[in-house]
Amino acid sequence: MHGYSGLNFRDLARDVGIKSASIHYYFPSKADLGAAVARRYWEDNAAALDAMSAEFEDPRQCLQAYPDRFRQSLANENRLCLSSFMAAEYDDLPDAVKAEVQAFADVNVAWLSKVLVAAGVVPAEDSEARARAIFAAVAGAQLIARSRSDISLYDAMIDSYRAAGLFGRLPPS
Amino acid sequence: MHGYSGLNFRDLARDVGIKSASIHYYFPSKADLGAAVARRYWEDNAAALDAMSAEFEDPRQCLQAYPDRFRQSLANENRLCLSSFMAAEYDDLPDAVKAEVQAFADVNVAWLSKVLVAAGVVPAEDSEARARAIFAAVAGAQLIARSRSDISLYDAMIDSYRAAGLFGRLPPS
DNA sequence: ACCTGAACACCGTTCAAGT
DNA sequence: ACCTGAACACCGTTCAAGT
Repeated sequence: MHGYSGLNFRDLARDVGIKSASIHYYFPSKADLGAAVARRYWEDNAAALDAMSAEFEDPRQCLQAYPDRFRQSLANENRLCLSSFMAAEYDDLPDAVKAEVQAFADVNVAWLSKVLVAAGVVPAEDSEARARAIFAAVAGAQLIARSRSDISLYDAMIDSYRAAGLFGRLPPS
Repeated sequence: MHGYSGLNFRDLARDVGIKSASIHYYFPSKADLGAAVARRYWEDNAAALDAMSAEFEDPRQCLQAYPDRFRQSLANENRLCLSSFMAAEYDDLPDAVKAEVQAFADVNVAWLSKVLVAAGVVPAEDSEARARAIFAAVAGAQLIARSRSDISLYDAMIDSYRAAGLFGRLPPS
């Protein structure tokens, strides 16, 4: 049950103890169901990012911790992963689902952008571009590691990003 | 027709002027069909990378040109994009298809690894990790830009990667 | 307001039957 | 060797009918 086409009215109905036709009362179409799942996902993620901002006073700690969220949904495999929604046959996704997937990206980019400026990694005018680049890189790493079922690959890629300076360069020693 | 579940026996049969049941003579299951498509894709890609190695004597030119391939399949939207296969419900993909998707990643990582060493970007022992990180980052950028149908986002993310030093740092001026 | 069974068009797959 | 029609179980969706 990891992607949009993995969503299944009849299985879901069985889990919930109801007939599949009844689900259409709450979610008229599969698009509505998928959008609701995606929305719930990015809302949870937005809350987690806010919590991180509140927990760490140093924005560099936020940057350090950011990849952990993606790592977690990699660790518990049964968890749906929005990057999945994002990728395959994105064109075929209903517009309502696309909108929620983009909201997920927007939340991440906005949060990263703010943190990058606060940490002095990039000037404000470059922060959104860098934020989007980081989001794409981390999502890509999650994807690749997922396809190998090897979380150590994820860690190695994140390390490479850091070493290359994607999250900001170390102060000269 | 961008992803695995977009593949369709009946449509394909109509395009080819045959009945859908007949396709099972050549591809017994959808897994065989999907694997054949994915294999063809990464073989073409491998040939293109070889051509790039042959065309440019300077490995830094190879690094400069590498993102162009992903940009191209972003430009002509009708083209199938293996990153799509890779992502959504990857777990649900038949093993035969998974194997071809991984071969695509392997080809890219091996090529990048060689080029990175030749260009002196990283020491040999770090080259595979960096290569995989670059591949993931570029694939992720393609994915995000694709979801926005905005190729300028792709260019901006690649620029950010370069500015951050992911492809190697500029010699001190 | 909430649920159901039955039907519909779609899908991948199988198979006996054709040439 | 290659193709076909017909059937199967699955899917999302609709709808008249139940409480």
